Amino acid sequence: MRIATWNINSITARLPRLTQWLETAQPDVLCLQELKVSEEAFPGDELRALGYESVVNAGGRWNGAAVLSRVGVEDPATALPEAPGYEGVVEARAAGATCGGVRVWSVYVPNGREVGHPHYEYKLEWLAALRATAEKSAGGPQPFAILGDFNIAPADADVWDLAEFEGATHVTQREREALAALEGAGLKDIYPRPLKYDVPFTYWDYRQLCFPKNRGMRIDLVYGDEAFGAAVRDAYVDREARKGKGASDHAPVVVDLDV
DNA sequence: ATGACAGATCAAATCTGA
Repeated sequence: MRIATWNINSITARLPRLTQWLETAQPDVLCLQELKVSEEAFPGDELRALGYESVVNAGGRWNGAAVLSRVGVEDPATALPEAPGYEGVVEARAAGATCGGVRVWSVYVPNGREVGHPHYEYKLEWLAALRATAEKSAGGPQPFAILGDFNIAPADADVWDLAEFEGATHVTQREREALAALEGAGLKDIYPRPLKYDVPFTYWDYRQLCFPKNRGMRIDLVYGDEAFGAAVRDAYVDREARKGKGASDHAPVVVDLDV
C-alpha cells in the first residue's frame, strides 16, 4: 500500500496538478492539507472519477484537511477530538479515516506565526490534543499514523540555514517537545529519503529562488506507530512535484507499506 | 533542469503562509 501526504496550497488552484500526480504516483491513500476550499466547492466528483473516496474537513478560505482513499473508508472523522479553537473558532485542520486496515490522520498543525503570539500557544495546545488522539489509537495491531504539515522542523538539520530561524517558530524547543510527546505516545518519525541533496526537505518558499537553491525545510512529517513502522518498505519526498509553474510550495511525502 | 511569491477574498488591498 502506498500512503502519501501533501500540503497542496489550494485544491482548487492545484486540481490539474493533483489529478496528474494521482495518476502517475498512484497512491492508495493521500492526506491533503491547505485545501483552501469550501465544503461545497470540494472537487469530490473529479476525485471519485479517479477512484478516490474523500473524507473532507473544509474551512473555506483557509486551512482544510482531507483523506483520499481508493482502498475504502471506515470510521471517517472530520474533526480532531478536543481540538482547541482560535479566537473562538475551531478550524478545519484534521481529517481521519481507516483505509485498507490502516488508521490515518491528515493534519494541518497551526503555524504559530511568532514565538509569544497567541497563535503560538494555540499551536502547542493543538499539538497536545493531537497527542491525546495518538495515545488512544497508537500501539494496537492496526497500523496507525499521523501524516501532514506539522509546521515544525524536528531537528536543526531540517532547515536549510539555522541562523535564518533564530528566534522564529518551527524550530523552538517547545514545538519540538510537542513532537517528542508524540514519540512518547508510541509514534516514530518515518524519515524519508531525499531524491536529491542530503536532507529530505518538503517545503521551499516561493520567493527568492528557494527551490532551485534548495533553501527548504522538512516540516511535512509522517508519525507512525510500531505496527505502521514495521510495515514501511520505503519513504521518500517527491520533489519532482515541486517543480515548474503552478506547483504547491510543498512536495508530497510518499510511504510504501507492506500491507 | 530550477527561476525571482501565491492564493482567496464582495474586486483592491489585505491577510496568511513559514
